Amino acid sequence: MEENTVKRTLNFIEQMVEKDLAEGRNNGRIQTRFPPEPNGYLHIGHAKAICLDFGIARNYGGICNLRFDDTNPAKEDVEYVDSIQEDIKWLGYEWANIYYASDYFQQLWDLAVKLIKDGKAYIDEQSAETIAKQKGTPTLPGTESPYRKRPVEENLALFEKMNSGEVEEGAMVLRAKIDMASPNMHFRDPIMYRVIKSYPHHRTGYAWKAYPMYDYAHGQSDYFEGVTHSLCTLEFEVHRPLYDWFIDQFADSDYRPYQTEFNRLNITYTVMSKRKMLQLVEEGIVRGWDDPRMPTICGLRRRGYTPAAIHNFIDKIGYTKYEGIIDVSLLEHAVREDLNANADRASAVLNPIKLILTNYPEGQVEMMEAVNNPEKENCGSHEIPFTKELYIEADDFMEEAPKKYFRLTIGQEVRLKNAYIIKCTGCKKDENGNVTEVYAEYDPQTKSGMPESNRKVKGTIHWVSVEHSLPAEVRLYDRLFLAENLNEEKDRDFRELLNPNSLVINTKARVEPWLKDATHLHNFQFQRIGYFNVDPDSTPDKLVFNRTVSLKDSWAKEVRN
RNA sequence: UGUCCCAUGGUGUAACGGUAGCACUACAGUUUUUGGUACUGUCUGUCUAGGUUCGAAUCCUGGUGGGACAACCA
Repeated sequence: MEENTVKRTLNFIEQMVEKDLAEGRNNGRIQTRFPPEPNGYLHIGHAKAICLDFGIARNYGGICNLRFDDTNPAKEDVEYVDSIQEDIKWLGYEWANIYYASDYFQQLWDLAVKLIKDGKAYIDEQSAETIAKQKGTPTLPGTESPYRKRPVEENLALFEKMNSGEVEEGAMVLRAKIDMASPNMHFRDPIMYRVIKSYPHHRTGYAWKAYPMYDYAHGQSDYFEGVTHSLCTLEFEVHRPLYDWFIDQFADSDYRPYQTEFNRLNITYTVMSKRKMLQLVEEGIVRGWDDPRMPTICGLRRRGYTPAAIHNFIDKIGYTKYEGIIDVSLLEHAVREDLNANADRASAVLNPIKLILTNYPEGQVEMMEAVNNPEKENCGSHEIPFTKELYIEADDFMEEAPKKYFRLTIGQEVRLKNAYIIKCTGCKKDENGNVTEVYAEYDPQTKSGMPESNRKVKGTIHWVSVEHSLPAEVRLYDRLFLAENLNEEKDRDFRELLNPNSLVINTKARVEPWLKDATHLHNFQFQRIGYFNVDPDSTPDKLVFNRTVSLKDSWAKEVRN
């Protein structure tokens, strides 16, 4: 055997970390953080950031903390705090510590006071519109606020009032005094604090009325915690100079955090915007954040995706400095790769038609052995009852078959998976010409394992016993979105692009009795149909299966032939 | 008439001055108790024009193209 040393090339962030380690930056310490705002559920895009933040810490002997960036009570909720923790754990990561930006409100306040005393921040009483107007545009410099030269003592007094409740929302803000003519818009006296009184903070209630803004709070939070590598997505690139500016104002040691940006995940046919996902949930277009059509972690989980599959996917896509759009087929491939290796095989007939073996003894039941997973060693097997009357897929029989049809047709032989070779003798039709029953004769010498069973037949089909099989509901999920790239559809209502067939519920399905005992974390491959898991709402009396992903191309090819 | 970031097959990435490689997709073929899986093969790429160099995807310059920035969001 050859040595199994698949050396993955390091991404640019890993290279940077190794360089920092070699040069002893920040005393060779590695510390990252995953900093979600608790204003929605985590989705597959967050998984990319999570794998990076936690992965870097894990691989380089550092630590990664979970920090909730909860500086805007108007949008945040404990529901999200809980789900975020659950999803990170499900992905297989543990944070060293759990922090909240709201834990730093006092420290941030004190530093803001220091900045005011240094003459580097002032209270502006203009309206939001006026301030926006004075900011200028990316190509035109801004103009200075008339309040910019307000005396320090007055600034301090007003800052206190901002937090005491005496000041109405929108009446005043604290701004850093930097440069209204800077080519970087973020340097044009950025807002550090605003007043929010009408929403309680999910942790501090109404204790604070003045809340810090992201640009001020984020870098300082990193600094307070000792973060060495502050990894975020590309859209924060232009914020980095400001991040550094704030650090420069307060850093009092050799240590400092550094921000590095990487590309956000985009997937074809998939919406990754929290705002749009919230809309889908609130308007009842989906059944909730964990609807299996959602790209949320919990939606993917409910659909039967495994953590291994998601890691598999993240490993394939890479981290770069430019935006791209990943083909959803890469995600589906990553899932199939894991499921093919680990999911048990089971028999289910989605669209049943009766097959009667005319020469099989009435009332006889044979237990046929089915290997749980032919791709996996020592995974065991189970038995499926075989009888005279079976259900097969309606699609698996054709009275007049085209040349490349490999399944059941009159006069031809086919194998019943795990059982006998049969020869089709005829069928019965109703007054409309629809086939209602198919007849065949079985060859007793061809049971799986018998010497005669090696005979070549053109196809193999799956089946379940009429008497023993169980009714089940099968939910076939498809892509929710049709647009190739929703970013290009900004001005259009994205709901127009929803795929109306994204969920097809099939209640005719019949499954083998073994599946009654299936736990809902279990994944199955239904023969030639796809990978399924048991829906959490499933009960022993009502079996419900969700399709994780279909088998590669099988139906499409069939249609072509 | 700005600042910052970026540009490798259809898609996603690697090559760190020395043979443009990998994966996905698509299309063929082999194996197969499902047309799945596995394996093999084929197609397709360094945005452009200069420069430096024995040698450039890589370094430099100019174009072109894309993205981010004008929330009291993060």
